[in-house]
Amino acid sequence: MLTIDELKIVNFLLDPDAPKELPQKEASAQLEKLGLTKVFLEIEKPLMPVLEEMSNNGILIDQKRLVVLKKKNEGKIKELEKEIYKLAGGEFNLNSPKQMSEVLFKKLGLKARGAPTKSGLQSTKASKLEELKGEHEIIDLILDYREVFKINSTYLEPLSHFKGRVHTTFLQTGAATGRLSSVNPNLQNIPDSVKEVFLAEEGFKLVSLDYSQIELRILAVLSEDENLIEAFKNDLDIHRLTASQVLGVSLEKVTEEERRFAKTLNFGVIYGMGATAFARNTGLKRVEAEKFIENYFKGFPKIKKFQEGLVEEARKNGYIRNLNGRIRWLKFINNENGFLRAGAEREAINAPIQGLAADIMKLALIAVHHECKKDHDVRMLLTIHDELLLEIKEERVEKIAKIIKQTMENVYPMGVKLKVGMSIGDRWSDL
DNA sequence: GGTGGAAGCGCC
DNA sequence: AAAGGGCGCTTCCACC
Repeated sequence: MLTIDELKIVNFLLDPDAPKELPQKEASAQLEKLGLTKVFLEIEKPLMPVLEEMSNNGILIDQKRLVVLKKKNEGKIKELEKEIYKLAGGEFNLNSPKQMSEVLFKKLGLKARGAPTKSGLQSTKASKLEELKGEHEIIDLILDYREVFKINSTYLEPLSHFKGRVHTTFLQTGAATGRLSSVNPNLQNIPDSVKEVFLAEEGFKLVSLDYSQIELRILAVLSEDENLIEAFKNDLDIHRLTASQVLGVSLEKVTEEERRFAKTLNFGVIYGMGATAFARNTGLKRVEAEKFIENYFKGFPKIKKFQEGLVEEARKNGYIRNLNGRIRWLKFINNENGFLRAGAEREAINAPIQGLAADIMKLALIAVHHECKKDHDVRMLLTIHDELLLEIKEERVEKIAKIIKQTMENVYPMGVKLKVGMSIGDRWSDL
């Protein structure tokens, strides 16, 4: 028998976009038929009490510090508003993309690059404004305003209403790849500048344990690319190696800039990025970007094969599975609309990697919880995809953190070892 | 008064 | 035409 919550998760595993949920009996039968019983029984179900406990634990906020930060930000917002109005020659709603677009591109006569959005307006998003930086001094102020306003309205203001500890809710049915999501509030997207308001209780420390390069390690394992596997075995700087491989220069000759390109490329490959996006990101010309990507796949030939295999499998089945059998449905994988189809192909390339990383973290949460649940000196607080945040009694923190680190590293043995970074401090911003 | 899409942006 | 995966939250705005 399944509880209501369990039934929700089963239905989600069967199909996250299904309009209605299957009843108990049918859901269980489908679960078995699709080979998802293991994912449910070994991952999702045992995870439920762990998430509940993390939510109950909550994380402490420093309200005093929060108020100070908030005041400071509100001051900046007022200041920026004034200066922007002056430069714009009048007041308008700074938070309205429509009005912003009109002021910039009509009133001030800045020339927009690129096509308008669906609504017929020129986009004023940050990446577009970046391109206009030199043309008017108002641009920098708008970018600053957006940043400060966002911090205040999305983080500082809502957090200021919590007393003591903040209890998020983790959704097991939040992400199609198997990742968790966090709501009310979302504590998985706290900006660095706000992390200083989260702290450990007196006598405790905050501990962050994060999987290092987990998705690239998974890519190495799944693609069986010897270069990548070897690199991780030797604990090389993976972005430097990529640059050296792609550019055909020795490791020592790689410049910082080249390493940055390679880093973008490494992440891009996981996401199925094309030349356009890569060019946009790096400032390279499109043809240069294409060359870079072509060289990348030459240097890591198995990765290309691996990705092609995923797309092929997805086309055949209408879904892609990760190593544990978790399914990601890809409704558009055979769609005649090229845009939709390309999107589905990128999802097919990404889902097995992101989804396995998510599973590994879930298994780690279960294992760590099993180890620590009776120990009142250890509290599991948050998971931010590849990071686990805990609060541990000061006297024992070093020892316990090391044990948990080991647990995380050994929870899912693969051809490439998982590596976990560890950091200890009083505030989240120290980690 | 509530709702839902867009636009925008924070994180991994 | 656009063309990097996965999320949640705030604001504006059109609409009922």
